[in-house]
Amino acid sequence: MRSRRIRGSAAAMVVAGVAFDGCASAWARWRPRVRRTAAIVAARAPVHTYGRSGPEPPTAVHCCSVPTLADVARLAGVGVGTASRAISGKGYVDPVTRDRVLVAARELGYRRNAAARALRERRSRAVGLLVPDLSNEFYTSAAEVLQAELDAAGFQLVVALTGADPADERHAWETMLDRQVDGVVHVPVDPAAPLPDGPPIVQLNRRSRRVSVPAIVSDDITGVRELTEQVLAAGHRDIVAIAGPPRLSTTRDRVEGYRRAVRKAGLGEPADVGRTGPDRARLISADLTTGGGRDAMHRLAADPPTAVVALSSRLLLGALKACAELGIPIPDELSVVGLGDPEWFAIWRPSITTFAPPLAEMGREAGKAILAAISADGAAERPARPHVLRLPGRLQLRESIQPPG
Amino acid sequence: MRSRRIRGSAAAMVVAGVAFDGCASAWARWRPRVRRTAAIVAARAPVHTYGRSGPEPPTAVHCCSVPTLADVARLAGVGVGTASRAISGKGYVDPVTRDRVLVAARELGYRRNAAARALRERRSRAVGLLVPDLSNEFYTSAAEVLQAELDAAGFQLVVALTGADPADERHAWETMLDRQVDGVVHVPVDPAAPLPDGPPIVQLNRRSRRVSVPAIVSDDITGVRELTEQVLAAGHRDIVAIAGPPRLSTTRDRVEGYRRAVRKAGLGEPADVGRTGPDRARLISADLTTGGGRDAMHRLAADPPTAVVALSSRLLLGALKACAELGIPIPDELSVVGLGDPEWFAIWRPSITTFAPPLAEMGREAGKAILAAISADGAAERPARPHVLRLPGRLQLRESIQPPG
DNA sequence: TTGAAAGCGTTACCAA
DNA sequence: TTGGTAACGCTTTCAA
Repeated sequence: MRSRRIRGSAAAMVVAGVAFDGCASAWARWRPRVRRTAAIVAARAPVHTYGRSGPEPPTAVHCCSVPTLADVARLAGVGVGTASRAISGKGYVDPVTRDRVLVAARELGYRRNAAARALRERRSRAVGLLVPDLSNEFYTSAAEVLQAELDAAGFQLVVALTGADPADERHAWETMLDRQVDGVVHVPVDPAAPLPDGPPIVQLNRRSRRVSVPAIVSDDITGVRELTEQVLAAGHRDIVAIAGPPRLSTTRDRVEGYRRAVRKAGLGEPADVGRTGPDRARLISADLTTGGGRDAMHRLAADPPTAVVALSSRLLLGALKACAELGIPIPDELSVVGLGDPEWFAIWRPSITTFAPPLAEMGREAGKAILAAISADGAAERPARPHVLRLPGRLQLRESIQPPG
Repeated sequence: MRSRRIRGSAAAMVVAGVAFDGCASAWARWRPRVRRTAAIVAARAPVHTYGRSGPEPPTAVHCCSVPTLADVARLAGVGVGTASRAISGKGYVDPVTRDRVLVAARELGYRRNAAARALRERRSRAVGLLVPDLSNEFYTSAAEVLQAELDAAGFQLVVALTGADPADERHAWETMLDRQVDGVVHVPVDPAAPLPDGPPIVQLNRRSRRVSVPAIVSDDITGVRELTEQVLAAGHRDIVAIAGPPRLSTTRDRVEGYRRAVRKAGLGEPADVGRTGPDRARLISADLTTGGGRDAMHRLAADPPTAVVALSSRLLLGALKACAELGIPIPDELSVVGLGDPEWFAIWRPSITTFAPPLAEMGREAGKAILAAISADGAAERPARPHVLRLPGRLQLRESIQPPG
């Protein structure tokens, strides 16, 4: 029903800008969308002698609108089935025929319609990424690699932001499910929220509680332990960790690493800020924001430690801000270490000793994992014991640690 | 042809984990994809007396796989057309009937299939975002708002990375065109590259040359002019701007702002670094990277100015690094101002005076623009004179400027 | 090796 | 107001 015309003209030509009158048909009127640039192509047919009997294939196909497989098939003088096989590369097709189809496709500027393919194949070749925001280097560094990984496999990345609010997160899930993505890479905001049934899910960086989906996380336990050990090795016996909200798995891992280090060093269990005494490892919880870190540091000012372990880059930024406000020189009066490694950490004076999670590898592994889950499909069910992949990060030893006093 | 069964059971139940044998049919076999979680729902029909004659609607619909509109229609006891109208909300449908459909849809957990809709409506309700990378706060800040804007309009954001390489950029375009996105928000990498015919395009931050697509950019001309005026007002008469590659429109705008300020101040035309003399405004071009800024600063060390205008946050970072290496105290010996406003600018000592482009508004306007272009469709052609929307940014006056000497 | 045809789930037309 | 039906463009049988 779509309007196509055979023209005798041999040269390929492209006329841009206006809809071509001859193309008006019942279906052109159906949704009267005038293409911004009507691709009007008259193409010479390849100079073959065709093995098939029947009418000669057209020497030109004139086609408004976006060319379809049928257009290609007509130009190549084959059936749509053959054209499909030639282009997708699966199924038998004579090499000569295939070439003819491929030439025709190129000539018309044919592109397979993703929606039709998705409908027919029951897979969208799209993967959703659910992240709280894009202003966090944690997510974007990983997302960048994830996108590359997916792209290489022919999948596309659809991004939805979950914000800080569980309602936003639910909404983001809705849009993903509506879009029928084949899989979702998920950075949970609310670790207590249930995960929807539907496409395979891989969690990134953080993980939900009581849910059996694979997760790709940084080995913060080891990382923060080693980071804290650096602080302790410099001789500090009065230290504080500023951590995020305990409901996040990342916070728990980081605190656990801190705990292991201070226990081994004989500072006992990390305890709340109130604690006093010569040897002590304290712990303070804050919002994962600059303001949170700043407030925490200000609270500490009354009874300052000799070293601070800020368990996120934003917390560190806030702590540094507070130190500037309070006139506390770093590292002379206070040693400071961080987590994450934004570019400015290395340039800061003093440069910041930190544990850098392997964000790129996390993105890459998340990509591999979700692709594996997608191709496994129903075959590999959500395992009873979810696989948590802990990737080792890197300690960046710089100048922000000095011995106390 | 799809397998659905009527069951007498009244209670809604969901059986998870295994494919339900009774669901095996020709089409279940067709693509033997065992759903990870088969949603098996037996739902009580709403307790209405139906106004229609004919057979009573089923009291339950048993359906494997994802429920379709036909399932909903069957459960509600209406035709698919009616169900479609009820759910989409367009077209006539009796309120009572509509409620029945809606209840049935909820009961089954129905979701409209995006692929089918896209195929039928010839629009994917997806917008592509083509950016060089995601590690740049410029793009991500804008992308975040853009996503929100699109989401509110029922569109989804598909991200592709163009990298730094024109080949990557072409590939990214391919994936977008394949996916048949309804529009593209584009940050050009290669301003000389032609834009593909196809969906409407809005450029963000930078614009291509000789191409008539609308662009949303920061008013860097004004911003950098005012920024430079601040430097000049402090008494500096020997200043240098470190700019990016001249092929980028952003570089040209920023340099233009610099030029206007220095001309008005009687420093003449900005000239290359070689220039000597007491009153001079020099200009140096660098890669838009930390390394580029660092190298530029090192080159300046032989004949240092009293103030540096770094025309990107990365260039500034590099310049700061070089100053640390060279032992140049800021702002005492060298005033430094920047462009962009990553979080650490305000915390740095001295805090960085800078021109902050309106990234959020740019994202929002890009969203509005692409949505407008999409709904206008063919109606509003690419205008002969492309509309460039220059949004004013904000000058952040901080501590990094001191009078010279 | 090929072509014809069914069908993916939806929307929109049209006749009732 | 409603239901039936014909596409949308593609993949995959199935018979030739």
